[in-house]
Amino acid sequence: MFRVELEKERVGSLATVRRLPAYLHLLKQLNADGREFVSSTHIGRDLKLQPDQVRKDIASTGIVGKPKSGYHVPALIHAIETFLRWDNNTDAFLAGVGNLGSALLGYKGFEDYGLSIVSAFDSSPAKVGKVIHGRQILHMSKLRNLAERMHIHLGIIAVPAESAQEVADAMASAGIAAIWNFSPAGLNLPENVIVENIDLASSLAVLSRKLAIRLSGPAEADL
Amino acid sequence: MFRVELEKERVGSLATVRRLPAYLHLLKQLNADGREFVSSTHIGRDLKLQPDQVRKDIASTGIVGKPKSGYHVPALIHAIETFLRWDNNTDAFLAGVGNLGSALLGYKGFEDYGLSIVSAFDSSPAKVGKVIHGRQILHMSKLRNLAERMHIHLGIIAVPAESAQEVADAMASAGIAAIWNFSPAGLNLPENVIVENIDLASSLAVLSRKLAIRLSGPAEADL
DNA sequence: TAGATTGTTAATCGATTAACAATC
DNA sequence: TAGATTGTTAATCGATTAACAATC
Repeated sequence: MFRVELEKERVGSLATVRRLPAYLHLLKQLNADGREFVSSTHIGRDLKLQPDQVRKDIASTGIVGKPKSGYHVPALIHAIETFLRWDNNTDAFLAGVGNLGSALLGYKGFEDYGLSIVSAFDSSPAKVGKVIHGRQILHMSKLRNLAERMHIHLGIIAVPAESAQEVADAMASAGIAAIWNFSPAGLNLPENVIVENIDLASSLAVLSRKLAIRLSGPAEADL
Repeated sequence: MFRVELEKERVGSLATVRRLPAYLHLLKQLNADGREFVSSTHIGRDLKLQPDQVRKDIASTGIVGKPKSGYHVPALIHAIETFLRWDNNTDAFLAGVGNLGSALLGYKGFEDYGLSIVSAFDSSPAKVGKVIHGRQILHMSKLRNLAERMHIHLGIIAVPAESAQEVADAMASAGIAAIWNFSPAGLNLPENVIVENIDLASSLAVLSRKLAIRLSGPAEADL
């Protein structure tokens, strides 16, 4: 029971983790400009965050700053990359090369996050064998075995909602530890499989709701 | 100052809004199965939520249930769709038809959310004039004028990070009220423009951090 | 030294969970 | 009536913001 607490603590606040990539991006720019130190005030101004929050976030990566001068830029970059494991490369499998899957396969930005999609799978005979963005598409039935043999830990799901669960099960049974789910389906998986959803519907819901209020709300409020 | 409070209240908790699409999806299935009433317990079991939370979320849409029988499915569907304005169609412009933009243009699921991408724009001469997923691509320079004339309120950004701010400015100056931003760039816009980001880096950061702990953490904890 | 900046502790805020009376 | 279910109020939890002493 002690171990559980330890693990929980080491995750850090998820809200903090979500902000780290923005820090990293800014810090890399500063570093490229040859800037050695940066203050929480500076970061806060650029990213529209309170300096207090910036300091807390940075503290959770283990970096300590120097009063008066601020934080050492290269050290901070290194700490964030280590914290997220973006310093080492992670190989991933992609399931589904429809519109969205193909777009992910072609996205160059993932290397900034140490992520490489090494193989892509599809169940459509029309797609298997084709080369998309430099990778030959394999049949979905090969995913399980290959993932096991190549010790893949990360799976990306970009198949239609109907087949998402099936693919997720195959990934889980192949020992894949984490799934990045771009399908609109909610996945049912064992506790020990990490799932992170890119949920377009939720995001659009927030936007739609705010827009609904903007367009109709104020008028009503004026009555 | 009273009006501000009213508006704030009417937004409802954003955490609640984010869950509504999942409710809607389930309710539509139940409705198709001919089921007339559903309890918060049933919804909670299916969506892995506490019944208490389900009741609170539903309450914020204005629907009241009947003790013993639960909530009226069609009424609840209608209430959620109205709450999000997904009952009426919303026309949107898309900027950028690279890999990701094209995928969005071809995505059929948006009609469930009352969203139609009516025109798509790009600045690359190679793409202007081409037809992608049934829409002819227009030059970016036409976006501003056309958005104004067609009274478009929603803009979707899928251009590279470098040009995202420029496109956002054009949208804002054309009177677009809300921007759905798929680019990795943080946008700087007037207070009155609503922005919702699909932030792959943040999402991957959470996944990466959890995976980092799973892979290295427990071993350390065992020392 | 004086002033800027960090790091830490306390206060606030919002959302989730728990408890329970009201209702069909 | 009895039992299931809602709706509401209170307690808990986590994250953000504020305050301020410590430090270079």
